[in-house]
Amino acid sequence: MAADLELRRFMTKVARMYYTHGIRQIEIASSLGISQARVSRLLQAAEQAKIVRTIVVIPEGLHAEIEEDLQARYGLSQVHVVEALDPSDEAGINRDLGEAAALILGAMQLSGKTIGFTSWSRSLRSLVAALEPSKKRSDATRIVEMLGDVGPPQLQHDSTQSTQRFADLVGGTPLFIRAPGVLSSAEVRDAMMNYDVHTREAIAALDELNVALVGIGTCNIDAPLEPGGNFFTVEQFEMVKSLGAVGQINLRFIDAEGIPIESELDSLVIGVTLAQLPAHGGRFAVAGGRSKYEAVRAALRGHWIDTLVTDMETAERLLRE
Amino acid sequence: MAADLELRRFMTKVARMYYTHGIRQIEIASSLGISQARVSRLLQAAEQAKIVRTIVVIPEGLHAEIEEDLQARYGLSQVHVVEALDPSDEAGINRDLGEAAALILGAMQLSGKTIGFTSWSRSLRSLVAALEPSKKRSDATRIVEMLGDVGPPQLQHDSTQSTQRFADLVGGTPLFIRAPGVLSSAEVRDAMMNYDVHTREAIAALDELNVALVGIGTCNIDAPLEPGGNFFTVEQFEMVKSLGAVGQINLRFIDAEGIPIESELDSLVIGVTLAQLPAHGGRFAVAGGRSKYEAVRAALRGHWIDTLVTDMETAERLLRE
DNA sequence: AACGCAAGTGTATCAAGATTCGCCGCTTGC
DNA sequence: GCAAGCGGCGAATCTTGATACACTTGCGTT
Repeated sequence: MAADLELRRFMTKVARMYYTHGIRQIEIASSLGISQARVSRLLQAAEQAKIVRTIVVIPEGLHAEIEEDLQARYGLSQVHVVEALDPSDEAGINRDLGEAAALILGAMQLSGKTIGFTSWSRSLRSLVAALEPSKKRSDATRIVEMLGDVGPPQLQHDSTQSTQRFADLVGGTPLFIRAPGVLSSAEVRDAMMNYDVHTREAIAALDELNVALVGIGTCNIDAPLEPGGNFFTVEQFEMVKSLGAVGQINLRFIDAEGIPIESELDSLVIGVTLAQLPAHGGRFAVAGGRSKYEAVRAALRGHWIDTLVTDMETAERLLRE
Repeated sequence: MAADLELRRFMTKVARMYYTHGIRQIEIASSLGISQARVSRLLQAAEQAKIVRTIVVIPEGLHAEIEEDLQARYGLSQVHVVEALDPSDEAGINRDLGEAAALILGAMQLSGKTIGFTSWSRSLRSLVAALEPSKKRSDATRIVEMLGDVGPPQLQHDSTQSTQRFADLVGGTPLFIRAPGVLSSAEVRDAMMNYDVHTREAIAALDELNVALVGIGTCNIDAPLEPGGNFFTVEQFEMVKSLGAVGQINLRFIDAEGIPIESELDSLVIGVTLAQLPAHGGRFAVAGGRSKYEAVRAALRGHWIDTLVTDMETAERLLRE
């Protein structure tokens, strides 16, 4: 314990000498009476311990032109385009997008706001993974889950943790929806919505969202949204597709023009409705990759999004097609 | 211009590959069809261009014990102790303190506040140098100079720039005091205070400070406070010293117990008075080094400070003596 | 008490990255 | 139109930092 603290001090000292003052490892070593190897190891440890952080800032307006074009075309208030290393590697894209989004979010004023979040989106989970802690705590800040549980129990745990971590990092209080995201009937859903105090609180907060980090999804079943008792069946997906659905925002389906598709599926979902999304400037989406293109375009056309973080390829297609 | 943008994109791309994805320089080189040397140079350039930032975070509570002791002893609300590399190198200490203070300030909620600032303090100028831009703009945030000009014209330019830069970085509007800091008589001072519109505005804002980044100084003349028409003379310094002065806060003198020393010098200064300092939690000082010890202790005893960033040696002496 | 094991350190060595040097292509001035 | 100058690039080289290996030390076990 005390040794641990001493070690942290030492790491910090060495890290400051190396990074801040630019002193060579050998010089640090000799001035502290240790070996160069130890200095190297201490620096590694310091990096591990997050004492040293190396971040790559994406300069404002790097892709100014394409971003402005997108803003103009879809009436967005903010667009960020990230260059993906490999446009076909969806997992990689999500990591990159999450990281970029984390930086942007870090610069946003969130304290005191009610923030809708859903950890059923891979890119949003990447965002949480990349987010850096901010010291600004505020109990008035609320992080509300916008969708009930979906998928196997293991994932549910991940999800809860993700929300919790997100709340910790932005310094707010999490409100969980402790109920399945999709139920077998409207009656069961209504019962579940009122079952748990915390869930009721969260659901109530959905009417007061200031910012929503929405997940945009396709109409195909893919991880982590795997088939299960608390998710739509293949048949249900086929049904909404036949009604014209090309994507969904937190499991609310929309067609290619972004117009909501009303169906009985709506009444099976415990989660935010499109009408509940915050009014303006607070609809934040992180989505990219080839598979999501149709869904993203639909979401933009329907103006369900006003701040978008996406990859270069998607951005270009959104302008071209 | 366009080439510059392209270069920045390229630097960002390479930087992301290297730092974020951890790819070796040679691999980056071959995958982009350039030489390893160029990758190295691009990375250097990216660092230069602040696209890559490596920061050493001083972990919370590294020196928890000593900080808590200081808090308790002097009724401070926040203390940060920084380990100085060389306790006798005052310039180095100031850089270190400035850097630490910049990190702390970066985590503070400043938007909408009226912030008093003075660039006649070396440590505060170091702070500005180390501060990183925050995107959070707010026109309601005001940065007010707390002291008129002091020293030769060259320094005055630096000072203005420092204030301007500080305002830019925290996203606020600067209010300058365009008048000498010290005048030859009370009459001249009163005339100067009303001479310029901007100055009047700034002076008025001093009554509404939410946060003050105060400068703590000794009673000796040293750079940048060199003798000049707009500064106290050696005789004046000797005079207040004979009245018991051991230090000054923005040129307001205090004795060893922190009690203000009233003298005719007060009426010669254009700047914030001790009474105008914000009520609680907003008196932020960055000061350390052997020479300033007496002054810091006096400031603490008088409770003119409630948030302190200082060096280890000073911290220890403050507890010991 | 002796042994075995794990954690941590230093030495020597190896790999990675920085730098030097010379080449090439472009601009600029005569 | 040509030579001089300049800037940027890559190959080779050198420096710096990472790592493998061996050794010590401290602690728990037999």
